[in-house]
Amino acid sequence: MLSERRLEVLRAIVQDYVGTEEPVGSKALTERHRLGVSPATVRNDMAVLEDEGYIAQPHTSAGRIPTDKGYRLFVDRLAGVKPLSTPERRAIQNFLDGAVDLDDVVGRTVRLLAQLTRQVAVVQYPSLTRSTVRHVELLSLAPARLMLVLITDTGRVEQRLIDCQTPFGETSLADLRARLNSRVVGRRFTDVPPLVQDLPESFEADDRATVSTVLATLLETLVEEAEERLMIGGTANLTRFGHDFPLTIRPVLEALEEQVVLLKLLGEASESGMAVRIGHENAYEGLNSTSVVSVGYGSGGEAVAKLGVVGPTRMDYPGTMGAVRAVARYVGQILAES
Amino acid sequence: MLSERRLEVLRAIVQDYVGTEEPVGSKALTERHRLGVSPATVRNDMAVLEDEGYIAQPHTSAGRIPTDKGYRLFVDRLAGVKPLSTPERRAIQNFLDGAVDLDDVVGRTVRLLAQLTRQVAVVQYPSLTRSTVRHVELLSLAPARLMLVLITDTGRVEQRLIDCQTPFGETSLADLRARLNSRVVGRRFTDVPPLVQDLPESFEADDRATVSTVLATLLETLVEEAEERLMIGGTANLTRFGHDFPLTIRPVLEALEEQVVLLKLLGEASESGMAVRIGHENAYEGLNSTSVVSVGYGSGGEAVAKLGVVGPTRMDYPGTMGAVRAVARYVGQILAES
DNA sequence: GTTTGGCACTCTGGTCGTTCGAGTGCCAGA
DNA sequence: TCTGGCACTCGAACGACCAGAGTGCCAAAC
Repeated sequence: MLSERRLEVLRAIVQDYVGTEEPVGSKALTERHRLGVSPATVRNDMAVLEDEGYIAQPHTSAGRIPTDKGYRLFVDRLAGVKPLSTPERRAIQNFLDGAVDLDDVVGRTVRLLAQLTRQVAVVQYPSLTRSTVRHVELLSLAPARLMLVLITDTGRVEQRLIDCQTPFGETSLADLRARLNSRVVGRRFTDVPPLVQDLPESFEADDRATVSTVLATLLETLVEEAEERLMIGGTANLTRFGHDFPLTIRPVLEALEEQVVLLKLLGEASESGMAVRIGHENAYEGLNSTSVVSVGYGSGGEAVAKLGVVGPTRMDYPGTMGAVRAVARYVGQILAES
Repeated sequence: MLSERRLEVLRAIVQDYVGTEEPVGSKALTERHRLGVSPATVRNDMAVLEDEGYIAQPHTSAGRIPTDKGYRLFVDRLAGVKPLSTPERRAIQNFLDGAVDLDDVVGRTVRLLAQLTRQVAVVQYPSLTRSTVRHVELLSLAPARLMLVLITDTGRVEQRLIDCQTPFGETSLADLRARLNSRVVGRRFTDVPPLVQDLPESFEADDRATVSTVLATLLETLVEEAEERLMIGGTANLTRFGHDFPLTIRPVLEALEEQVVLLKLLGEASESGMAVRIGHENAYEGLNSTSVVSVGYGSGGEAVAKLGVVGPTRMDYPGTMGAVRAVARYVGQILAES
């Protein structure tokens, strides 16, 4: 177990390193923080911290920098979440309030988050599987061609084309549309399948095949579109990464283009709490020198999607976590209102 | 007027510089290209080319590099468009053929273009103003709340919520829907306004206000959504930019996040022909050391949107232009089929 | 036992010169 | 008009050197 003072030393190291981006030595530490002990003592503490793997030195006779393990301890035990200032909060609210539709909400959120944290922001669109149905629409585009439109409570719209074997009359169409809506409107997507299972039976034999096709398409949409969309922004902040650019930045840019990777990253955020993945804790290799702070957001009490930021492990964790949490809350509010 | 040989020298310089990324000297030139003259002669030619502003030397006693003006001449008079190889063409076709919907088409196109050119790819979604209407749908979500859904021939879907002052009956709704569709389906978006202008008059007094609101929303959507969407990809290729990273790359990343800037860039592409903007020819300052190659693409003979790539001025113009043109063609085909 | 001051040691980073080589410009001759 | 030759320039690479920051360890003090 590390003594109180050693933890204090670790905290000081993290803070200084995050601020200066340079290895921090014992003397500088005692000067910038009121630790109440001499550099020599700090040196001893640092030696212990290094033995335990919390800090490391890039080379002999350089200061120390925190390791992933050190950041982890810092985040878990030494740092709180720094709440935003009132002006910041007001700015968030004002900015998000101007949004006109879902795309706009997500777009603004991404920009906001990027600006606030000065890092790369990632925002997932509200997921279909967790939302509820606001409306299902069926259109007849051609005699044997239908379009299915799905509208969610979060404002998302998905459409599918359906080719049916036999023409489908306008009356049947209206009928199906009405029945479909009466059964599924207001329901969560995951609850839909059993609710529509028996629908084909109530139609005439001629139409049954088409109805089945429509239902199949609907269910398919629910599943397939669980493949989520997301938006990223603030990539220009990657240039503040460090000195050793190309090598660090390239894999990150690559990762950011891989939706799958990003979704996995965000996916590790727990439903309500905030998740922080530091350096090697990220499964994806290219993100070994980055940390991901993510959290779920939702319109009600429940998370419908996630958002977060990706930045260097050397980041201001309390501030970042504060911003991420605050933004998530406000977005949730906005979604609930609309 | 520059002699034939001097043009040849310029071409050689451009080619070598693009290949090696290093200033090219007279000796190296004569060795790598069969110019049939001695280095001394080439030196004289280079002096002239420099006087005319086509090439420059970073510092005395270094080789020459092409200036923007030099690239311009190269593109205009010295280089053709390099057609893709047959395997490449086949790969494009195969890759694009797998697309399932519009998002997928655009997404695949962006990835393809980025991979082919090894640069940053930008693809604009088929523009609303140039597409035609496939269907207009009106849904009643609540007594005084409607949703307008617009479906284009390119598969794009736009939706708007409408709050109306007075409830709107189902029959009126069906009526409006029918009339609206009979008038605008198959029409180009730009042609729509005059076609629906007189619609309110044919409705009962009670409904007229709502009908007007709906039409206003429709027209508004047409205009507002002319604000186009686009997708970018291949940003990781920015790391291949040059040696002087952070400074060059940062403004580019910033520009890429500004949809407006990007749209303007693409916008300079003429309808059918390819546009190449070199270095300072780009209005946006941050892109002063990049070139943009763009071209329109469309489903019929007509361009519905644009796509292109952004890369260092030091790029392989013939190859890039070839790839951009080829991809645009295939995307056009795909859109026409679906 | 912990803390402290002192001291020797070890690195890295920056600053100079120096050298090396590529490339140029110019000139006189073919 | 082209060519070969030559002197000149300048950046990149190399090595030496120094200064500064930081460490580890030890013996003394608290």
